[in-house]
Amino acid sequence: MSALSAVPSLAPRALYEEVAELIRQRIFSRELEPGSWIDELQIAKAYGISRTPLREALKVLAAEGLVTMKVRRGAYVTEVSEKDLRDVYHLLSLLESDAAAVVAATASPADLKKLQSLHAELEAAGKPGKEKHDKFFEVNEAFHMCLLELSQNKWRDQMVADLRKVMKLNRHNSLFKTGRITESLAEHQAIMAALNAKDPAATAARMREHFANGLMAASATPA
Amino acid sequence: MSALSAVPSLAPRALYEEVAELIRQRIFSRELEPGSWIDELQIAKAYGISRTPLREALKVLAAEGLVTMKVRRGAYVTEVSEKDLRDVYHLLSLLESDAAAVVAATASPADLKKLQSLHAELEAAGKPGKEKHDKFFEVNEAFHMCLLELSQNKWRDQMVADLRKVMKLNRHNSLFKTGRITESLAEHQAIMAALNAKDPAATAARMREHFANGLMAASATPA
DNA sequence: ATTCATAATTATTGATGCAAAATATTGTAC
DNA sequence: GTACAATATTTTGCATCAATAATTATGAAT
Repeated sequence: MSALSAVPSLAPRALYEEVAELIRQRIFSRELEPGSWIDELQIAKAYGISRTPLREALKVLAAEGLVTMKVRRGAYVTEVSEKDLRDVYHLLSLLESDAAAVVAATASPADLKKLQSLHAELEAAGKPGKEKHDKFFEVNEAFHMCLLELSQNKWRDQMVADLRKVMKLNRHNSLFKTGRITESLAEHQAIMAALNAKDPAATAARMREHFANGLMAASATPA
Repeated sequence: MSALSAVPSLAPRALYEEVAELIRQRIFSRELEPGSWIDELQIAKAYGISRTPLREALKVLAAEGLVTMKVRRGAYVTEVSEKDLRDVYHLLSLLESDAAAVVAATASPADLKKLQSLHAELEAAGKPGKEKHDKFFEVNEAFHMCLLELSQNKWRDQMVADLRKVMKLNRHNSLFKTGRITESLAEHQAIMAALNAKDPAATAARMREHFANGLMAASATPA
């Protein structure tokens, strides 16, 4: 008698997985604020489930870094400091630029064609005048994902996915520049060029620049 | 009435954490073989605990990549292919060389002194004649750990720790060279020199070489 | 009035029980 | 003898229940 939407999905996930996804969304949507305590009883009652699968879901989220378990104190939504964000962003840059280098070294013509077509989509979505920025971000995401997939390292995929989730924990993106569609497109173009030239070092460098440019000018750099 | 050694440790961990550590050790010691099914009932009975904390422990181990959960089929010890090992090793190289670069850029004189003293210990332990290789590996581990700590990025620490655990899943280290104490020492010396020169790029390069040299000559490189 | 101690309430943690699902086994039919 | 079907057993997964630990509130003593 679960209150969860009874989705007899084709890939049947366990209840704790479903619950984990629901909590994830509630965390990302700020319905559950960072630092706040997660009330197991309340959530279990709200979802119409028992606390057993909920607790297993919380363990999974803890492993992802989204929640923090305190002994005999329950689960808390992880608070990420500005340094945490910077650290995570640094790792994302490192992993994705390496992935890009791998792709530059190993991509088949078909792979490059796929990337090229995604890049073309991105340019179309980023054309000035068009204000469908959602589309731009969507295709941008797809491009980065495609690069990761092509680099054929599932362990990296997992790590990047987890780091991305942590990035979503932050509200005020004061750390990051916004509305730099044109610049971003130029950087992507440079990445594509390096990829087509099958130059791993250059590709990684262009990707690192792409990430670095997304960061605000170092404002409060600690001594 | 737990059969577990009643350790009223100063940092009291939850039971599921204790159990996770026990299972980890059993996996590393090959008592639980890769690919084999993990019998919840049997282990719970053997440890004198219920299945609840055990299942939570298995979720944690799954997040670490040590076990794989199959829906309605329970938990299996993860099987790592040679490609998996290569991929994980690649990521370790990437993360640790980056950490080394960060340390080269930011280390205080005291930090460098600490590394230097560890390096000295390593040379002492690696002196020919001495056959205390255990000591060498121990100090080597400490050196790498120290570098990670000094790079001040807990997210990377976590990732490296997890990747290291996955590496321990493989039995036949046919992928890796052994008994290269002398070469390893020389490489460490090069790393220390780059660190002392506060040259991040060179430090990263030396660390990457150090990792690359640990790998066997590419035997079955796929086309 | 403030502080310390004790009691009560609340929430986490671990155990047990039950139902559903998957696999294995056995029997029958062709 | 083989293949298919039905039954039985095993095992996961979820729910409920009990106990432990921690925090808060209350009361007494200085």
